[in-house]
Amino acid sequence: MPLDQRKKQILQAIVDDYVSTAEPVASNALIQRHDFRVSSATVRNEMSDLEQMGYLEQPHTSSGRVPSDKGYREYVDSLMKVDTLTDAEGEEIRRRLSESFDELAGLLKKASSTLSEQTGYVSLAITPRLRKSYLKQLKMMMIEPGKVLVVVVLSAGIVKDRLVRIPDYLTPEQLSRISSAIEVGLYGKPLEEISLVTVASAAKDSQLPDSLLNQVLYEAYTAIKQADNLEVYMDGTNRMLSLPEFSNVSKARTLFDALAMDGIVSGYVNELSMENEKASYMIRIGQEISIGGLSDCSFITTTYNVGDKIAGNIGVIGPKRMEYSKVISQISFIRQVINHQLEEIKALNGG
Amino acid sequence: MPLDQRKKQILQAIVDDYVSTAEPVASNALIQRHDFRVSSATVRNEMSDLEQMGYLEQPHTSSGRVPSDKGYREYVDSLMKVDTLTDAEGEEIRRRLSESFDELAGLLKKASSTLSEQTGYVSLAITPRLRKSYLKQLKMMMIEPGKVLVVVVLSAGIVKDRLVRIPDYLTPEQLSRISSAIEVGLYGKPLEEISLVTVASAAKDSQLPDSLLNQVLYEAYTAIKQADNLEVYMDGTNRMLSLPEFSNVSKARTLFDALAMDGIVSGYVNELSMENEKASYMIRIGQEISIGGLSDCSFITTTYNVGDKIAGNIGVIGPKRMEYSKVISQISFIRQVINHQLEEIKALNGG
DNA sequence: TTTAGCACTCGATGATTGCGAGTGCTAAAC
DNA sequence: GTTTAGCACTCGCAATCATCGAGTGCTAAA
Repeated sequence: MPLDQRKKQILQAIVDDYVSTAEPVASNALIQRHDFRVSSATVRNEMSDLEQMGYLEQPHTSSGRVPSDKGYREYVDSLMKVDTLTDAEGEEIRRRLSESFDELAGLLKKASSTLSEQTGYVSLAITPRLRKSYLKQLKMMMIEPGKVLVVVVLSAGIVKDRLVRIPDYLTPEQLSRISSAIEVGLYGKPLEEISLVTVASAAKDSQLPDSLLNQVLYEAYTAIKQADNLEVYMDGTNRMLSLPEFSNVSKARTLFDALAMDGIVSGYVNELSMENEKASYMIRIGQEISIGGLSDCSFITTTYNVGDKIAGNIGVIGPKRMEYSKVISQISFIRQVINHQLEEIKALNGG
Repeated sequence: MPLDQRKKQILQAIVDDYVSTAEPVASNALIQRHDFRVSSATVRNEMSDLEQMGYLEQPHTSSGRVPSDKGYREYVDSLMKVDTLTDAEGEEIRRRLSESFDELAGLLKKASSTLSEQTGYVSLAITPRLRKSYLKQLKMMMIEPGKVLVVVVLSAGIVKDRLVRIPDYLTPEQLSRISSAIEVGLYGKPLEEISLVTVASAAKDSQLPDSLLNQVLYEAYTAIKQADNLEVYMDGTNRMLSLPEFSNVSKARTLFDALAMDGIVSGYVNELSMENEKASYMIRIGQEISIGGLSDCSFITTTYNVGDKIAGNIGVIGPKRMEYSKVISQISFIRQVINHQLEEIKALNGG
């Protein structure tokens, strides 16, 4: 049995009300706040149907109804009204993100904090997946004998570096021969195709004895590989402590522990975005989220882009009772601004 | 009126008991757990005195007593028994900290997480104050026209870098003339004495026209200055959610907000360590801590050293009802291990 | 100075009650 | 057939009350 028009209206109204009040929604309250042209008794019948169909839940007999995961799903898929930012809100976001303008990490941090402040929920910004980007430069700069700063420059203008230790009899000249051999050999090769073996074979061209090479190769390799590490900027976790959902500390602790598990959330969001490459945003609700401790939450995530290959994610984690349409409009807007800024950074970098 | 022997004993016992139970301590419970050779009535009289003198508080008539800030202060200053780590505990700590061995940031992160796990409270590790250390090297590496990686090497082997943008008509040669002029001019000068003016006058020696110089100076200056930024690694905040002290979320939120205020806690700890240079550890209890939101907590901090000039801090934040002596022994031990590791890093660096 | 004894305090617990918000059902109205 | 007024019923919640007992403070005797 599909939902008829009136059921949809009622479900929508219930979700809207529950989102703003956090209290189970009663038939009477509904007809007062929205002007359905029917009585509370009719609404009650409809609500009872909706419960049977799995869209609503009743915390206990004689209480109002609360949306189930399925109810929220229906709501976000086809019921909610899309929200649009006011000009002022948009301007504010643009202003804040234009401050930190020439550095990826700074931009993402700012994006994350803005997103959290605007929505009032937990925000997330994840650095791009760089597997598809390629090595443009590899420099090894000797700080002092035995200590080298390896600088990796990737396409899309991303620069990462790493301080490593090598045998201290290597001279700067030998080092620079090695690094330029690797650079030449790997130029244009996507990170995902770079392995210890490819690095080694590239380094062969330096014409240095293996005994010298081997000591450096591994460090060069890990420096390159680490450029692909995802970094996560999470913001606003404390806000969750003010939500009635988490008014009991043990629930809060479960949530916080889950959020603090480094890599779990970002890995999940990452997967999500790979599975939904063409979607403009992704929503996961409650039990749909396969991370222990987050089943009382919803995710809204989206993907930002540098060119057509490089992509990272931003997202919001909030209670299931989230202001979905507002968050969607905010996150979409921020995504646009990030894309724009990144294009600009790229243009500045010549490429 | 000074505390006589028995009062001290009783106060000590009360703190010990309260630390482990988190419940107000009653006279009867006291004489059962500890064998004072007196009756509960006597203890009651003593407790009443101790309350009068400000060492104890009574949540309400007819409940047991709880230590006041003054009570804890007396306890840590002269009553508690010092705890020593078991060999196994020490070994475990040493093992964990020896894993990440050649990089300051990694060592401090590991130290922080170890400290939190061992104590069960919130831990803190702060990078060293580098004002007294001096510039050893300044390199500017052109990534591509207009984009430069500024690498700052300080005495004590600390390396920091920063990606900056400069006018794109500057050539690598000009850049390297500027950076080596600055390097030569500032070599050996402590960071605290470096200003935009000193940088500019050092750069003069590059013999390049001011019009070129000015564009780069500021970036060089900020790169150098930023090397002095304190970074903070905090761990285990979630553990606080399991303490009865913070079983109500609004208290927890206040605490978490305070902890998240970037720089507040680290600044406080920093100040503390400057004021108590020769102390082997510092304790601040409740109201003694002048940070809003942390007045239900205690701090135990200590200072680690690289040589005799460079020093940073590690610390523990817990409830006032903290296991002081245990934490002190743990933090002291970890401090020693850090010092040792840092000496080793320095030796490796030939510094 | 210590302590046994006892009255007193007060939070915590649990039972009881009433209230009221909310439902589901029925039967009448549309 | 659908809607709705009416009403009985459910159940959480808050208030009230009594009880219990852990704990104190005080007094008077040891």
